Amino acid sequence: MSNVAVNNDTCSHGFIQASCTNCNLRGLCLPLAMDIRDIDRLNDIIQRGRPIQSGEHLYRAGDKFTSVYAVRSGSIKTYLIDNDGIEQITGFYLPGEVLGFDGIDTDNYGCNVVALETSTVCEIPFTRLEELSLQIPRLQRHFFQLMSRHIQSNHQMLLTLSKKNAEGRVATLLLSLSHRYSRRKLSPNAMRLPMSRMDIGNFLGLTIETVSRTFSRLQKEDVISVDGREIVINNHDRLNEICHKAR
Amino acid sequence: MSNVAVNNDTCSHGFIQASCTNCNLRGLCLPLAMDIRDIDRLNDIIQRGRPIQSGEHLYRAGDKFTSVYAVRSGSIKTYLIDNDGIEQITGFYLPGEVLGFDGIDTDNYGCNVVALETSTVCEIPFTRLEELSLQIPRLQRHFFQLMSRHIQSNHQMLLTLSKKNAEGRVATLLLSLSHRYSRRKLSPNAMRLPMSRMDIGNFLGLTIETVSRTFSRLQKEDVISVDGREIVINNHDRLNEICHKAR
DNA sequence: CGCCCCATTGAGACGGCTCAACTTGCGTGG
DNA sequence: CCACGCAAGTTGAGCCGTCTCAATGGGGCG
Repeated sequence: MSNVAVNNDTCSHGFIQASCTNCNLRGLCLPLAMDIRDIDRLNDIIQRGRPIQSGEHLYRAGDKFTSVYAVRSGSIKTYLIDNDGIEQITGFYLPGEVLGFDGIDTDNYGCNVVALETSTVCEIPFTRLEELSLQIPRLQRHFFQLMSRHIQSNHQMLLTLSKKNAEGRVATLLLSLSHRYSRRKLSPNAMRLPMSRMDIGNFLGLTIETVSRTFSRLQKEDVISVDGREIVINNHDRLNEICHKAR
Repeated sequence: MSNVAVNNDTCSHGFIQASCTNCNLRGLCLPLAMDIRDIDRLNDIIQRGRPIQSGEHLYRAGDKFTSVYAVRSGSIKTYLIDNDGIEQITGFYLPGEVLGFDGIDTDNYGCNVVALETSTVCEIPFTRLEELSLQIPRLQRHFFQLMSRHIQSNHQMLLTLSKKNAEGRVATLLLSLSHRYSRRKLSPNAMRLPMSRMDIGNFLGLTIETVSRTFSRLQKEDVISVDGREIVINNHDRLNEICHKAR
């Protein structure tokens, strides 16, 4: 059994989460129609470690692949480093989202993973997940689906980088975050960005200056309100239009 | 059993390929260490249809997801169409490469798929593949790996689009194709591009004019030789340098 | 032959980058 | 408590790479 603490009730604050069964993120990282007995079997292989501090790495590119991780609280970014030291952020991960799939192929992780703030994760050892997937078809399907979703969202990101101007890219990111917050029953219109302007620029293929100017312009046009990392979306429809507009 | 023709020997021309067992692409789309009996079981669920003509769609975004496909001969592109009609090519697929994974999540294909030239594919019905994967752990692992590889190569593509200038993007594509040709024991330095300048530009987030100018410049610098779609790489190392250089 | 599509090349426009100055918030230490 | 340094963000001015628009060349096919 996993290394859980005695008290199971601090769930909503995210530090200790004894079981998938009563986790309010279950609808995101597990199949909806999963049998309760099967959830228990999955729960038994999941390990829950100490929190990761802001800036601390969960693992690095090249490390031996052992597990995939579901974010339980906080937020996390993944990034590549090219031969020449060029860094590219490949994704931001919020609670309920699963990362690490890029390590399966070569048996080494492909990305570096670092916490954007104090975060906790559920570690799912992959060989045990594979074994369990052979016994629970619904689970096999689920992980195929999660990976498929990654591929789809990467494709969307290719389109964003390839075809949209600065405004469109920023709008796309804001709407993506908004959507992911609202999936967790949080406000889709008011949020605190977990990442810096630098991270946003790196992710979107823009400089921090351009990101900053774009925020300012969107604010001037009353589409959003910006106060540092606090963002309020004032005009969701308009933001959507901006996002669906080529460069 | 699948709809194979009588004659099994036209293999190298790609039209009829009766069995995975004697397919020279097996090393690419199937696990290397797969038992011959298991290969036969997989072979039994694979369907091989008539060739797809250049410009013909294999399926379209939104179609019901039924199968993944391995390219047997020819070449194929996948592309998205945004709400506003913006098209983004998300990948080129050469013989031995597998596509369609983006449809698993929603049970509808996410991409449009069209042949760049007369091509043949092996259709692998997904529900039967899932069943077989439950019985053959090596196969389950293999498809996790294939999807993982997709995710990794998408990440590389994000870096390319986000951080490289026109030269770097074109160089990256050429080296990717070169690498994939050489995996099939074809020359890594001489190739015929299966796609138009338009396709290249769309894929790389550039206009056809910029692609054309970039080819011309690389030719003037003796890095490559260009004759329409015929490309010769004269200086592999230099191309590699160009590819690893930010904008 | 002539049409059409694809590719190439040139000239000018523009969006985002570079460089630089300045502001703000926060932690540290005198 | 304020002075200070530092990191993050904002804003401005000028530059550069890629896009846009346009003209021309070349190959395949009816």
